[in-house]
Amino acid sequence: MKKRITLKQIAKELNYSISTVSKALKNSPEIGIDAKTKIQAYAKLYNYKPNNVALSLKNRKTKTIGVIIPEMVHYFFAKVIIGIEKFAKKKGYNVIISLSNESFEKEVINIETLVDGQIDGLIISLSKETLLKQDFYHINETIDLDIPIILFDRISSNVYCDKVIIDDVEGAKKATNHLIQNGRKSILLITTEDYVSVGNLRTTGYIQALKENNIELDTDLIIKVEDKKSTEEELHNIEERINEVLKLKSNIDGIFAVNEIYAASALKVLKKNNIKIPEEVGVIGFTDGVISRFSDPSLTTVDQNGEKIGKQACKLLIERLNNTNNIPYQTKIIETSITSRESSK
Amino acid sequence: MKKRITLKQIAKELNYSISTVSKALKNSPEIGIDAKTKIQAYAKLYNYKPNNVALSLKNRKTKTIGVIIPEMVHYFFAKVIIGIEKFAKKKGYNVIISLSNESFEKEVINIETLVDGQIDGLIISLSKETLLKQDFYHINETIDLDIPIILFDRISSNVYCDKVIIDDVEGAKKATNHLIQNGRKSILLITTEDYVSVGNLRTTGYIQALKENNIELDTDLIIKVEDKKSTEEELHNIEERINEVLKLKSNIDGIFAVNEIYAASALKVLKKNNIKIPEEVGVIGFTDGVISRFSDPSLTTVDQNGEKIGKQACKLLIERLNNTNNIPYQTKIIETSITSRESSK
DNA sequence: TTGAAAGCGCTAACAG
DNA sequence: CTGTTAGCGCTTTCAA
Repeated sequence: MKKRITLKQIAKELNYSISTVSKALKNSPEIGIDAKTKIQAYAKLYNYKPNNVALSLKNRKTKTIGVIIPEMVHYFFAKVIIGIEKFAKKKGYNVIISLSNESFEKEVINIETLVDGQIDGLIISLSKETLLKQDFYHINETIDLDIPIILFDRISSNVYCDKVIIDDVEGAKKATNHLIQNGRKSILLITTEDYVSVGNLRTTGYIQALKENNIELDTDLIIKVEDKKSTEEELHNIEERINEVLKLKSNIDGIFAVNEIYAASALKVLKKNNIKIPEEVGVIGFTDGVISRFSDPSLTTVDQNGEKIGKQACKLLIERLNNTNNIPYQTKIIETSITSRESSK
Repeated sequence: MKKRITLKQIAKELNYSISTVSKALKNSPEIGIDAKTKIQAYAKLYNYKPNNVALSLKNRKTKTIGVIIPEMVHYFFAKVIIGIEKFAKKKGYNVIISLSNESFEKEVINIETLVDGQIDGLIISLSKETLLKQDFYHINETIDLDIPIILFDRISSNVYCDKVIIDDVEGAKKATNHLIQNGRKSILLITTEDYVSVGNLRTTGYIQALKENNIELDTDLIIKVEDKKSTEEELHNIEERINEVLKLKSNIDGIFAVNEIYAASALKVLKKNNIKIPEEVGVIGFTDGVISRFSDPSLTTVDQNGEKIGKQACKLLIERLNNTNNIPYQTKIIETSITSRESSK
């Protein structure tokens, strides 16, 4: 093993002081030309690289951004991260990612480990468990420590910081309207329990769209899924419930699912029951992911523009990082758009 | 903003020396009971948390593991990370993830930023570009610095370290045999260019299976895809090529694709040509991902057991971290298994 | 133009 | 039982 060379060693070897070496390596005008060349040559030869830990201990700056997301399998999060990475790279920041696995405890641990020393700022999408507990102490404490946090997608109004979201209500409205404009009248909503903010908001959008189109709300047409983790077992559960409602309400002619897993499940149940898509039932999902693209029929979806979200979040963060004076907190809303595919006509 | 309290401040406030405070907080038996209680109470009151940067500067230990993967959208990588996370958590390690985006340069930068200070060891799946360039200086240099690296899935024999792989040749053989046992004789292989080690090995497995079953190899039945990134455009390209071969060779009755994107593309082309799956053509993919599960027909696949790979990699890493004496490098091979679904009968 | 010294927050050997 | 001191690698002020 070849230990990394330090300033001290260079200094000793070349008979300069540590500070001279340090300055020479930073090309400080204080240092004489030959000292500089000699030191720089030696450093290059031995492949000197400053020890970042020591640097952060001094500067409290790491030029890296931490991202905490609930899980990796969602295409949406992948997209967001691509957006973050692109922007960060342009600005000379590095990105590291941590997973909360939808767990409150893991989220707390992740923040703790990242916060001291590893990162300058954080971009977070809250875990379901955190949303359920409504405990944001770890977030607020971090902000208090002057580590900027940007929340995206899964946010809470009980945290004061910059946020990037899509207009979930509007997106859900668009989706529902899309089905209504296709002549659908009896639209099944597959959503999450209310504590998941996005589920909640999308439900609101659905209800608003119905109201605006003078369609009476039938609460039997709303399936609220308790989704802590999307395990094989739970998937099966969801399908069961969709199946039941489908049996109960034979006049259903549209389905709006608040994510693509639910939408895909709906597709599956529909096909199993030999119901023609989109002729008999039109289906629309939320989140433009791999499943939607590759499903058969391919799924019409509300595209969340994950990459834009990531870019915006990263931009807000870096702005805040460069402005120690207090800019007021902002909430940016990213437009959604409908990606029309085979599952709706 | 509320700055984090330090040992120094506690010491001053309570009129002890810094080292006494340090020891008291670690419950050292050296320290008197009342000093201890007083200090601990004060620390708790002011929510003292040790500064990890300072700690790593001393110990050169961070208790965190870095993972570098080429991209996030692959379900396989997500699975591996789940495996890593689970095992790491059990052992008291934290995990941070970085993306290379299949880029050599990004991989180098990621390693550099992680290596100093952020992590104790690294688990990496090499980027395609790195594999193409065959430049492993950054990896070898890191190992030289005594930062253990475990390579998984996308590895190279030019790097000496622990590795975790599946038996790609064997897996591909299983897949091909699966089709042959279904009575297929003319099997199309959709694979990558040879520099991607996994593609290469799977091609070998395919060829071996044919040989063992006395089926003559027809190189026209092999499509090698140049896949740097799986963009929308490239996907289209792949479909085109499959389509051409299908036209050219009308007797094709089986398709083996070395990943699920290719398999899904094959499905799509087949359906477009009104070819019945699995009656006329059986299809099998590699990697048990979301697409395979949700496609129609659902895809039979070779399951790579990503979670097991992750667990094994993490185990090897932590073992090495705890054993400064040199254990010889190992290469662990994880079993594959066929997950039978609708696309093959 | 160069260097000594202090300090970032913490640990640990050693002294008292 | 408690404190002094040196040191991890680096930057920066101040003095020479």
